[in-house]
Amino acid sequence: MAKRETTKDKILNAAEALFAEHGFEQTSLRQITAEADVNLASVNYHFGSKKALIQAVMARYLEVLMPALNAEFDQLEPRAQFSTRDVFDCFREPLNALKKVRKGGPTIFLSLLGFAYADIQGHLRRYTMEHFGEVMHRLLALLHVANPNLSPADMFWRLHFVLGASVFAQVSGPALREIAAADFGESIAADQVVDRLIPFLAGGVDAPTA
Amino acid sequence: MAKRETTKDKILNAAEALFAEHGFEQTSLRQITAEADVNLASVNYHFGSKKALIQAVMARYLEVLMPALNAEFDQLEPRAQFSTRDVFDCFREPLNALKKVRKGGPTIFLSLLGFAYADIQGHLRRYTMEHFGEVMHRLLALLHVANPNLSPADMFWRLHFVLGASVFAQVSGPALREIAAADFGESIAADQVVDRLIPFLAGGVDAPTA
DNA sequence: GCATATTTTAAACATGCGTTTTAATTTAAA
DNA sequence: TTTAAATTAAAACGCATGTTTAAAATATGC
Repeated sequence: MAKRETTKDKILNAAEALFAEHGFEQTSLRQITAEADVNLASVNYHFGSKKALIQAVMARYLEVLMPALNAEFDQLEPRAQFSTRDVFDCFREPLNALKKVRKGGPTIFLSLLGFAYADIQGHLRRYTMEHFGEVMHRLLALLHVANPNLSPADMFWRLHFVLGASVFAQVSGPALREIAAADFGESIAADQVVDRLIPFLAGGVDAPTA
Repeated sequence: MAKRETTKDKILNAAEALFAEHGFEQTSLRQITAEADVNLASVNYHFGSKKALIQAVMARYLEVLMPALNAEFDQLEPRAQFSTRDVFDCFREPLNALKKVRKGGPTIFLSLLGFAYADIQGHLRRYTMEHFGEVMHRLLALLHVANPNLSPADMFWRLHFVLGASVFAQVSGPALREIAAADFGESIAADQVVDRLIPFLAGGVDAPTA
């Protein structure tokens, strides 16, 4: 028999949901503790600070994603030839694995990542970069192999355009899906956004310069 | 002889600079009035509220950009054939015209737009969309002509990926330029970022689906 | 030049935030 | 059961924000 949900977990779960919907700064500890039905002070008791809570929320996903992503890269790296598309497809499985963390995990995580990345000069940017720095470098190297014609500087910028498109697509995803549903009469699942995103990104990276 | 800079303008200019650098929410009225060297209460006296001030800052640019952009579209629309690249190139001149508002106007405006877009559920999103709604629809229609093979839903999403990449490139532009300068020993002007962006966007939009 | 309207100023207000404190309570170990 | 540790609870703290007030200063129109 599983122990009843602990206070710490109640906080993490409530925080995660609110963060993914409204962002980190826009979510107050009072909202979180009300949603989690725990005392306000328990956040600082269990996590020490709001910053630490945010990082704890991210950590649950990063611990699953990072090994999986590196494994995919390990598999691709030794190959003599691969395409830009092959590189981006490396993200599919690791992202999908986040379903193990939670139903809707992939979407939730990408939203969190988006808010972290959008938080331009906060501690989150640094925290995220620390955890993604290695991935970014491997990604740059792999993309360079797939596109030897592009200069490192060009590839640098394109990689960041890629990040921008991905991140904002997720952050504004819910709002956009509403509009899409209204305009086109079809509701679009979050997974399908990634499916639509990857060809776009590959096309952008593979585009001729100038 | 021009009258000495009025309080209202001092506020607008200081606010614009701070907003473009740190975002709307992250900039306080006290920072703005200190920078402008005016009294704190004068913001509410002249503009009524912070929200109204933000909109006034945006308005100075939108009033220049919108007519120019619609003029470009008017020119392209009757043509029998045009490419995705042609559509995106419509933005070059209108953006460039923002230099009339201020030195560095194009970059400043795109930063402001980026923060407005990133502010997901604030009033800014609605305000921006109200002013860009028509442009968005024209843009969608034009892109559909340039890419008749893409379904409206696909094009809708790709347009938003385009927005995400653009917005992000501007918001995190300064930080990225620093990194790029350090890594590649080349300093990149803001205008050149747009030059790098447009081929990427066109490549993404033109990419095959699936 | 005076009366009136406009603008500037300093101070305070109300609110919400993350955090801290201190005491009560529950849990676990001896 | 008793004692010690861990957790929960309520309240307050200190701070920053946007906004409002009311008096002082300035500019405007007759």
